[in-house]
Amino acid sequence: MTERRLDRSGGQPLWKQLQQDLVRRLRAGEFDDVFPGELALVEDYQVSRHTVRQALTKLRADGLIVAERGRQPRVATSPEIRQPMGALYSLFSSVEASGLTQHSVVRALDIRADGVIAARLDLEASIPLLYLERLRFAGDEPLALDRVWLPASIAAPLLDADFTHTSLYNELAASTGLRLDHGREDIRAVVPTPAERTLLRCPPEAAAFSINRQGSSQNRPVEWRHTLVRGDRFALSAEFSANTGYRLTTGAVTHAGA
Amino acid sequence: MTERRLDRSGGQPLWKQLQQDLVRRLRAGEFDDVFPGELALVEDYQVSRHTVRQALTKLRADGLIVAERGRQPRVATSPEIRQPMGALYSLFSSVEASGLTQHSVVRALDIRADGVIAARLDLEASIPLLYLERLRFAGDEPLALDRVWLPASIAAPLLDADFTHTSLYNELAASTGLRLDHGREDIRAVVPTPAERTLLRCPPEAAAFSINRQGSSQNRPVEWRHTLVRGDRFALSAEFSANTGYRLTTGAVTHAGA
DNA sequence: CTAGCTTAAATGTGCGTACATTTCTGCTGA
DNA sequence: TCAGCAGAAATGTACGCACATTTAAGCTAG
Repeated sequence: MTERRLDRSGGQPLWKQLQQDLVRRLRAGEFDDVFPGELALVEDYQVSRHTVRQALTKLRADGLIVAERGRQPRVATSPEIRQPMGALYSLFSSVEASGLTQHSVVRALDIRADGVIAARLDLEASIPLLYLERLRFAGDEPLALDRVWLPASIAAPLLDADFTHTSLYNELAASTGLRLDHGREDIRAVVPTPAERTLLRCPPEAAAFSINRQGSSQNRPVEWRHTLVRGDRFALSAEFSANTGYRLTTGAVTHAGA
Repeated sequence: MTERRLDRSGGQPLWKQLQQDLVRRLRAGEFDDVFPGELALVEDYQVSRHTVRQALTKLRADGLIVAERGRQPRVATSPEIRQPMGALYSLFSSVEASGLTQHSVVRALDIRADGVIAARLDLEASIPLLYLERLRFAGDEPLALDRVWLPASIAAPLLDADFTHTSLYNELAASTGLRLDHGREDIRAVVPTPAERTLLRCPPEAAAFSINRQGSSQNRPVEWRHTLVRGDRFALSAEFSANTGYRLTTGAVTHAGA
């Protein structure tokens, strides 16, 4: 290993310089295969192990690396797992957690233009969009009516996908490599129209969640979604504390029967 | 200070035992005036300063204490500012942000017993509870019906409070020093009953949010709340990203008129 | 060639020291 | 009486060492 130098004039603490340099090298992909051990860093940077550990402690607190006793630290791989977050994800993951099987009936999958939606995606009105409309089931009962618009220039490969069992995000990541990293949701309480009520087989006096979502990937809007979720069977659950902030736990499933 | 002993048999690391003991004493209110310095802890627990700092580092990471150079550590006071979080807070703060004035009509404020609610607060069925029922207005229009139960042993001083303009949390903090630091919410979409509809002056075909909340302070449940919010004028807004997670931004107010 | 053991290596814990930097306290002098 | 300064005290940074505990590698024996 080449000998790396830190500024010892006292401008910034050594461990902080070391931490920042490690973050830089990590983001540059330098440690994709192996992360150097503490003693190796001691040699490279010519600082004490105490200082190295101080820097690594910070990196672990930020979730960038994981370390175990006797084993070399490794670059953390977790953060990409929890990407499709939000209220919708919370609701649908709760179905899985409750043991009910999920499947979808694709009611439409085509390419069309829609000026209103395109405007919400910051696109020209005439730009073609891939439109996917699904009726989502939890067990044998309808759960939600889900409608998604994506720019056709990105999502065209999805025209041939089978959406009866896989999720849109999985398909999107698989065929285009795209992953949502940002989004906004608007959650409203509404009374479904008679047509929607029939489609969802709602009981007469049931309300519903109307969720609008705009999803982005790397600062580019790529998804506009509207989902209507039956309110008689599903609820949003959230937990908050001074430390962890506000987190959706998992959408509660009220007893499916009756 | 009395000499405190830690288990040195190796069951748990010393710094972890120290950290846990400090958390315990902190929650017991032992450090409300001053938090002991590092050297004092070294004396008390008979461990090295390194070990003390390891424990304090964890406490700082959890936001329980704050420390500055040359100054004794102090119990953190910041997290309580943003405490009344959650969907309810989001909704009501949005009203303020929109410029509408808020006020409440107190429909009930008394002490009663309720076995069902008491059970949800982990209390005996016969324990008296302070009950507060308010109709909350945004501008001249009703916004929500809010019902709160608190253990009378804690909240009795609130019997004389004026809730037409101040918030419950402010009153609670002012007269008892109690602040919520943890909570759970369940958010449902419902159709209000005719009585509720009349009370809230809902239009005929409007849905509502039904929010149940259980609030805790220092691991003790102190609040059960049920709030019914008009769904025709208010929505929940949330934003999420890979870095910051899921955060309620501010409940959107759809144009009040019409 | 493989199972099992031994050894080496890496991180975790804990102690000690020294000095820097900042804050607070108390004293001194005008 | 008050301003300013010097010293004490506290935390921050940085170095060193020793040993415990766990993992991984290597070696030996069957």
